[in-house]
Amino acid sequence: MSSRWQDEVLADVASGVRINDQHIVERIRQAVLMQRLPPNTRLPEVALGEIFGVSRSVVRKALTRLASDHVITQQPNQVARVSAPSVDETREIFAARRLVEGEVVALLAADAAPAWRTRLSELCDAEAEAHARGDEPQRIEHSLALHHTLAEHSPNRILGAMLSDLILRTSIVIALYKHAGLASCYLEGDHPRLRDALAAGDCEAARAAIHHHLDSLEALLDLRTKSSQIDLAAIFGQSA
Amino acid sequence: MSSRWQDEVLADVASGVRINDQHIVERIRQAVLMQRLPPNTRLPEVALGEIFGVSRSVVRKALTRLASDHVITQQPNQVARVSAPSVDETREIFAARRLVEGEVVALLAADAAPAWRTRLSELCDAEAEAHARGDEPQRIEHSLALHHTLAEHSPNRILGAMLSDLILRTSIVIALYKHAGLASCYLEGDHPRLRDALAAGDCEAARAAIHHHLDSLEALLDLRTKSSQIDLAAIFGQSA
DNA sequence: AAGGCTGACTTTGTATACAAATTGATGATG
DNA sequence: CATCATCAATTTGTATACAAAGTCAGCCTT
Repeated sequence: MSSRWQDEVLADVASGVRINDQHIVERIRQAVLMQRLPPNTRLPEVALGEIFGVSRSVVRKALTRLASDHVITQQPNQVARVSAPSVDETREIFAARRLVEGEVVALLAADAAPAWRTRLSELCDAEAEAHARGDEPQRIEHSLALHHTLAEHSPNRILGAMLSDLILRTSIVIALYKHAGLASCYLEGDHPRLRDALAAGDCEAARAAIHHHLDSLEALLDLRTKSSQIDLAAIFGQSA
Repeated sequence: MSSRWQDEVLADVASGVRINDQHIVERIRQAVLMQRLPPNTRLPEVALGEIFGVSRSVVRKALTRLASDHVITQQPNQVARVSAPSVDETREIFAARRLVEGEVVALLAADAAPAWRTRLSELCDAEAEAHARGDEPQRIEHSLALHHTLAEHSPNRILGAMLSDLILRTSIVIALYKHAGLASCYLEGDHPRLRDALAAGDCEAARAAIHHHLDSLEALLDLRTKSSQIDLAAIFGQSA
């Protein structure tokens, strides 16, 4: 039978005004992805409630979900903040993403349905074009959309969801550790190579392309521990 | 009907243990792991609140986190239920776990620190002994503890956390799809073989052992779609 | 007898009140 | 001047009230 809430949801999408916790989660995730909310940004419940026009109940639910996904960190009686992973955790995030995204593209290469192929190609070209134009924010957006497309069309949806989370966490650590002088994180040819491997249906070439891409990206970061970044809690926390 | 996990919860309340949302999450996770809360079990907020001696606010926070981890499923204005993944999702969970647990044991095999080795061996023997005794619940507990040990000691903590979640989801689908006549899911020799590969530091042998173990486990399930299990939403949902 | 309507009951969604903890500034004290 | 106690302002933790939606049994209609 047709359940009523589904109809309501569709109607709300059409009118576009309904705000719920899922909406807030999505907005914050997007803001973090686009690096408009840098690591350690404070996210007080009342302020968010006023911004989105809801009470703290709804905001708290959204924050709980974001904390579950490691987008923000919460400590008892303290303001929620955008996560700021340590150097060690950063390396582990990249390693996990290599594993998961590698498997996803390998599965995609073996996928017969070509629905995502044209979109992938478009985004590849759009990213190169934005880079040529020197429009870095636009390039980042296309690049993120490309990886998001991989996650969305993953034949294994569990791995797809994991990849979505890892892409977001990667975005956070890039904002944290990107070399100061670096103008762009564009890696010439990486995405086209991936596209070609997928088009050719070559699983291992696709996996290798992603591995190389993520290795290069990680290499662009400054992961030497700076004094301001040293995690005192990790050093002294256990004995406290 | 008063089931056992509820009684244990009441014991906690009596002993004055401080109850917060994390505690409730842990208790429900354990109950699901031990298959004392079967798939589709209703989890009403007020009932849980009375059992744990807290208000709905705390219960709701716990349920939100459990839903984030795919332990329960929530639909608007409806009672939360223990998840009951479809057959397709079950296959994807196993595939994801093969990938993640395979990598974790490969990393562990290369790990020099032997802190976990004795514990692993103990659990291996304890499981075999419980099986020989015909004590299936005890065997399951040791088996789960073994896999949990792998996750806990994963050199890559992101992959370790992912593995913990996947172990729980695997437990759910086993409860759902286990062959009716099957007395035990014990797979003779699988865990000892893994232990030996880890002791020898052979990454690929360890990965192969886990792959074989999970393949065998999946093969024990009855994944032919039954009429009661057909997901109508997946069939008709998109056009609505 | 099958199907649909109704209305009481159950359950969740949201806002809000109050308690408890953290934070930061201010002033006292050695 | 440095250090520490203290207090007000901010912020989160929890409970609760009320509104809105879902559920289901029982009756009515055809």
